[in-house]
Amino acid sequence: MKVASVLIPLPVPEAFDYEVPEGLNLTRGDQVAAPLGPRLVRGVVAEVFETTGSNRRLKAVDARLDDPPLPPRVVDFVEWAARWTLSPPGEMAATALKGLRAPRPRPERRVRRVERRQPLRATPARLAVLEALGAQTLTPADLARAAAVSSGVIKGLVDEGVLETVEITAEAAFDAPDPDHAPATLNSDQAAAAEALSQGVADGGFKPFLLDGVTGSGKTEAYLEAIARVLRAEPTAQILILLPEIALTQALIERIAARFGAAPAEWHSGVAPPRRRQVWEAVSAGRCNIVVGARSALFLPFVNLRLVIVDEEHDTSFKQEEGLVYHGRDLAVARARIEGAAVVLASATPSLETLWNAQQGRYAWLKLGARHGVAVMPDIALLDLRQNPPGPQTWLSQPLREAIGETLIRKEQVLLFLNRRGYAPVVLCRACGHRLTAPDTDSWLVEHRYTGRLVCHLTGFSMPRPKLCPSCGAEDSLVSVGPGVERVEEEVRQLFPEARTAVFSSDTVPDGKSARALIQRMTDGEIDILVATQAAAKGHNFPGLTLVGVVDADLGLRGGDLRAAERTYQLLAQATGRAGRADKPGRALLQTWTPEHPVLMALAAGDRDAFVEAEMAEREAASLPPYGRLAAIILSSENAQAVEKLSNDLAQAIPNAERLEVYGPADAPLALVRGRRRKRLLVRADRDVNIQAFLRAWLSRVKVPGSVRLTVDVDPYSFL
DNA sequence: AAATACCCTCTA
DNA sequence: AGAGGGTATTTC
Repeated sequence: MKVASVLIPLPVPEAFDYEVPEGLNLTRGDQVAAPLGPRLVRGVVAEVFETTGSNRRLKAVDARLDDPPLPPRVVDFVEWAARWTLSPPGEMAATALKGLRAPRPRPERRVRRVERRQPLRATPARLAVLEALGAQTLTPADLARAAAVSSGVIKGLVDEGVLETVEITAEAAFDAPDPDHAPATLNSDQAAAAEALSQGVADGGFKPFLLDGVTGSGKTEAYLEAIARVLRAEPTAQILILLPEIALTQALIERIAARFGAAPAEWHSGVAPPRRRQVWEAVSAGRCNIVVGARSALFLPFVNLRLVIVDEEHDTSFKQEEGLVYHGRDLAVARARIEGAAVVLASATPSLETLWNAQQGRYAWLKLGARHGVAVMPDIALLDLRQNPPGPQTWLSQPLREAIGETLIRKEQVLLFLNRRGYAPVVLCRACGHRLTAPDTDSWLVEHRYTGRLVCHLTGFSMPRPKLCPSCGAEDSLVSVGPGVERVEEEVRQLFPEARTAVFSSDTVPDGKSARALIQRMTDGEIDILVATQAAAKGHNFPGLTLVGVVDADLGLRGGDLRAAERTYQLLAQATGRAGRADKPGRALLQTWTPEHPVLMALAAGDRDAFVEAEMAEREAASLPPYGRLAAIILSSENAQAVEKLSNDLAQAIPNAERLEVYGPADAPLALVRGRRRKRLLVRADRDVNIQAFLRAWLSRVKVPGSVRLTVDVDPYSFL
């Protein structure tokens, strides 16, 4: 008997076995309809094997589906990713099928001329239609617009038989990129990097690279040139470019379209489902060469993937925290390894993990020098707030105010950076000290003045600002504590009432379109002072910007988690890198209460190596990543006792292991979210310990009741 | 995820 | 006993 093990889109730990009916020829990667209880579900064949008998009566596969099979290497990748993250393999497979949920787009109806048929009555409107149409085949709507008539005229011509309708099943066209469309002029570093990358692809096999260059050094041009060379050598090659955020895709798509004369395919959650289906099918058929996407694009069914580029590889947005927990950058490297492709991790401030891999020689290290086309990095200085404390309820110190004033006089632009949305991060009661939180949740409510509401950034809960303290009932006792971007803007408007001021945060620019509009206004010099969260710290080039003020450089350092220093360094380096990209020199001023902090000293000195060396030494001393490995287990439930019980059971069941420690269980820092009690356990292991095997052995020893959600986070980035 | 098996209370 | 409802379990 032939048996197929099938990956089913369910949170079950393994593939399900089905009998293969006589005459059905199945192979790994095929999509099938499989009976599950009383219904049929879509599944992916992981394996087909011959067996003499089974101790369980198997149901039979219902049918093979028409949809294209997953390439076997995608199945390899899905299985590997599921093992690595301890996720259900069927759910991992389901993410590879996400593009198939929408139906194929409906065939489009168009009209064209029927030869030699003339209208019975040749009105001016009808003649205009025939004139505009000529020999083309157009949609009725387009034709009506072109001829400036209403759709009734066209319908009349169709009814009379002068025009005929045809159904066009548009197989979405993905124009082939032309490597020689508009080549850029590269400096020697860029040319060398492009040569090394394309050579790596030409050599074949898995080749990881770190493309390391400061903001403005031209990383994008370098990898676009590498893509051009790869396509010149092999026109069927497929290339995947991953970006940390959807907001960055549009700019890159435009650059690629300009460089290659053809727009790449776009893949992320914002792409409409029918379009996603087109992209999925085109990628699967090899009809699409370049895909720009978010981390889920890793699961696309490429058939000839030669090069994967992870841009802004240090960005923690690559870590998916909800649902399947995985790191896009790490899986990108795994996908490339499985495909035998090259992978490029590009950043001005690479993650310590990646730098470590480069130092160890695992990744080829390509360095880009001086800023492309411009001379100097911004001059970075620390403003010691102990010397120049801002007045009460203000946040900009005197030296920063003066610098802003000078910049405005020179008709140049200012970016004030504060990575905090809203008006005030905390609202508390002066009478009783109560801090307002969302219901059944441990995180503070953030005041937003634009909307006049208090918002929980964790759960999305919001409410109007109350008159009375919800705890003690005191009237008018609530005070807003600390600054957010809105409050800094308020201060700026008071100080510089004549300056044109705007706020850039996910609240003021909720979507890509409004973000582009605001960025355009800034680029065109229509804004003098932009107050921004990290939403604006990434990847934009403002030629008139010469002063970056960091309102609270200490902000990220207080968190105290493993990557606090690294993240702060990266964020501030990106933010200060915005200044002076054109011909004018830029400078950055960082307000801090702790100017002696090594992270800030390294930033001020522009000395990335010093920062990396110091931080690496700390990580090594504590055997933390990249010198060790971490995994977190998070338990949550509305039933506090059930969480308590399971965390005790887990603590009792820890397997013996060398060079590995388990910390906890402890209350998670956010111990209560949406009424759910949360506990955490943390595992630290040496690099050579198989932490996944340990976790599997451990978790197999306990029974997880249905009321408790257990999440495994291998290589955690969030410590909440 | 979705169907169903199970288990309780309430009603007649 | 059977309906109604909420929760736990199973799905190859």
